[in-house]
Formats: sequence, C-alpha cells, structure tokens
Amino acid sequence: MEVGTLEVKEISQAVIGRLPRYLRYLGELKDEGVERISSQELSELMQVTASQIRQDFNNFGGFGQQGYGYNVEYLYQEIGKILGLDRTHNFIIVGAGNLGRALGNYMNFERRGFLFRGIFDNNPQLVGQNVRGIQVMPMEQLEDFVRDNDIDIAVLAIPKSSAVEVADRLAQNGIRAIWNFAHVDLHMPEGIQVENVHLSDSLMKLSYNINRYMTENEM
Amino acid sequence: MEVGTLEVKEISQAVIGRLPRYLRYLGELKDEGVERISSQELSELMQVTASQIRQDFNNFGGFGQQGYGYNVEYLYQEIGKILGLDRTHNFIIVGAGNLGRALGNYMNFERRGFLFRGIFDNNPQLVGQNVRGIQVMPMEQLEDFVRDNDIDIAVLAIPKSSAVEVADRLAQNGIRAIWNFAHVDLHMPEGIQVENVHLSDSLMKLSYNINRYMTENEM
DNA sequence: TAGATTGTTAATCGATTAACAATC
DNA sequence: TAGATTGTTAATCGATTAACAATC
Repeated sequence: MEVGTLEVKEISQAVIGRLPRYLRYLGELKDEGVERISSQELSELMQVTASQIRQDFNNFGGFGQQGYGYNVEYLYQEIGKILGLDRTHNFIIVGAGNLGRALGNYMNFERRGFLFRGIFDNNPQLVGQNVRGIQVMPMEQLEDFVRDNDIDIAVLAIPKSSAVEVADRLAQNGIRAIWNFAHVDLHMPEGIQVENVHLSDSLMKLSYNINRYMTENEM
Repeated sequence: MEVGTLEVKEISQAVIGRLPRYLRYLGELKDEGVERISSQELSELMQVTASQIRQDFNNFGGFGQQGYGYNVEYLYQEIGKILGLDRTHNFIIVGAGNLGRALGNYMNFERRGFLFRGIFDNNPQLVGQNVRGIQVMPMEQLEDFVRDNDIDIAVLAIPKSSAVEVADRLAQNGIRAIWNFAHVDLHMPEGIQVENVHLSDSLMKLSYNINRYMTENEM
C-alpha cells in the first residue's frame, strides 16, 4: 500500500462467494413478507454461524441495528448493490453449441440485469440460427460487435482449443469480463475479470466424495 | 475420533478442489510426452507455490522421489484413482429443458467414466424426444429406473420449485449423489453427496469483480 | 559422491468462531 | 429501563508458505 493513498480494505473472495447465497435467502424471506431477521435466526436458516454472518455484513459497513437485527428488504437491496445488480451488463455468448444455446435461452439472468445481446459461432451450419430472438453471427463479426455494442461480459462456451485465442481477441476489444466454460485457464491482462465454470472439475469432486464415502463405510 | 479406530486423516475439500486442475495439467504434460516434473516446474506452470503442490500430494502418500521429482504418467494415474475416475458411474438427468439436454449431449463426461443412462421430464411435449440416443422418460418412471439400473448420480436440471421434492424421491431410491443445478440448497441424508453448480451465483461474483475494478479505478 | 528435490516440520497468514461492550 | 442484538475485538482454528533434513 502506497503512502498517502486512502486504504481500501480488500474484501476476500471467500466473503464475496457467500453474498449470492445471502441474497437468495433474503429474497425468499422478503417474498414471504418477513420484515426483520437477526443474525441468529438467519444462521439457523442457512446453517452457518451468526458470527460469520455479522462479520461478513460488517465488511461493508453496518447494515443492522442493535436490539433489532437486520431489515430484510434493506439488506437485500444493499447486498444486491454490492454485487452490482443495480446496474445492467450486456453480454454475448461465444459458441452456439448445446451449452451456448442453453445459456442463451436461460431467462433468469435478465432479471439480474444481465442482458443477452449476441451469440457467435464459427460453424456455418449454426450461423443464422435463432437463439431467443437473436441470430447466431459468424466469428468474423465478433470484434466489431463487442466494440459497437458496449459489451461487458463474454460467455465462453467453446472448446478449450480455441478459448485462449478468442479470449485474447475479446480482451483487445474492450471486454471487461469473461465467464469461462472452456476447460482451460485463461491468463488475462489486469482489469479483465475471469470466472471459471469447470463442469468436469465439479463432477470429479462429486466422484471423489462418492468414493470416499463408500470406502469409509466399506460398501 | 474414537479410541481404537484407525485414524483416517480427512482430506480437506480445499485440497480435493485442486485435484482436478492438477489432473488437467498432468494430462496435458503427458500428451506432450513429458516424463517427469518437479514441484518447482509444475508450480511455475500452474501459478501456485511448490510448497502447496508437495503438501497436496503428500496428503495421499509419497508420489515423488527425492532428487528426481514426479513421474507424470504415474502421478496422473494416481490422482485419477483418488478422484474415482478408474470406476464408472451411471448417471441420469432430471429435466430435459435446454440445460438438461445440453448436459446430456456433452460427450466429455463419458471419457471420465460417467455414463449417461436416462433423462426425465414431466412435460409431455418433451417425453419421447431423443437426447443422444436416449428417449426422454416421464417422471413417473424415475424411481423404478433409478433402482433397476444401478444409477449413482442424478443431475438436477429442473426449477428450484420441484428440486427438493425430486431430490427426496431420488434419495429414497438409492441415489448416491446429486449434481444440483437448481438454485436451492438441498439437505440430503448423510451419505448422499451433493455438489452444487449455481450458475447465477457464479455470474454475480463476476459482476462484483467488474464493479469493484471499475470503482477502484474510477472508470 | 554431489546435486537435486522430495517429504515433513515449523512458521506465518488468513479465515472463522467466540466473547462481550456498545447501543438501539 | 431491561432485553435483545449488533458491531467489533480477541481467541481459535485451519490452510498456506517457508525451511530444511532425509534421501534418491
């Protein structure tokens, strides 16, 4: 930390990773008409410690009130803001295979401000096909489209063999973030965020835990 | 730990979570014909500390040799075994919507021993449709199918509203593990493994990091 | 043998939990 | 006011990193 700069406490990714789950529970409580909740009550609901809940929230300043607890609606709004859900983000999908099309058709992202703007593929058979009202574009149009349409996020639903090259092209044209479903590590320049969804890794973890349980219980 | 029981050191999920990534790098090295690698070399490749690599591997016993390093092929095999990839696992998909069908068509799981055996949906329009050579079955057949076909893993690609009920039905019929894409927490009986893939949570983390970077750099 | 590199212990760091004073 | 519950400090726990003796 340089002398003279205002110290900004960095929030750990462990905390960030828990925020969406808090948001989900608070949204459900809100829908049920619950007005206030204590860290103790929430901890029982979510199966985490009340201490952790209070520590997590206090990373962002005091959201609660002593003797009362937390206002559900207010807390829900604030966590949404922290996660940037009060803004909209334009996104495109690269890769119009099964996964790419499935993600394009998944409507729920819209509700959180993630707007589906385009989808690309290098397979001429897929170009021109319709995914939720948007025609699949050829890869040649990728750069222009990203630059001209204020695209923040690119979803990579392509094989690992082309993912690194495509990510570089996106980076050079002002993308802010990559949601990476390709099974490869992307090394992006500073300031370009990467979030990986490695499905096969997740499945392997499941496999480990199945086998561990069977071994420990001699089945 | 009870007196008299042989102490089995529990491997932390943090370690397990890193194994698939080791496996991926080792597989690539293997394909390139690399025979041996030191923790130092691997650490540079993977951008983690050599210390962590050695600690991780030593959770499972000594895979290396002083002065030599690790044999790539051997290490690859051993990590595969730890992850249970030397066995096969039959899986079904519940939910034949966009995501369910996409996962059914994803061939790469087969290579790791995960065998696609059935797919179910309660929408009569989808029942009978073909997903990679398998006809979508109605939900009424779920229980019988799971029991009769030695199904280990159920992939939940259904809305949260029905996920808990379906998970309970699966649990009662001998499923070992649930790969949960529904946006809800499942509380399963001990011995049934759950691995969540909450796509919207992942997207929110990405959103947080975009906004954090923009704020810190006053864009 | 000398050099390299693991396996393993010790030190550090960060995250979680506990405790309690502040305060609504 | 008395009771409840946060915000926050302190204690604990676990994970990561550093160091180095063992050994190939």
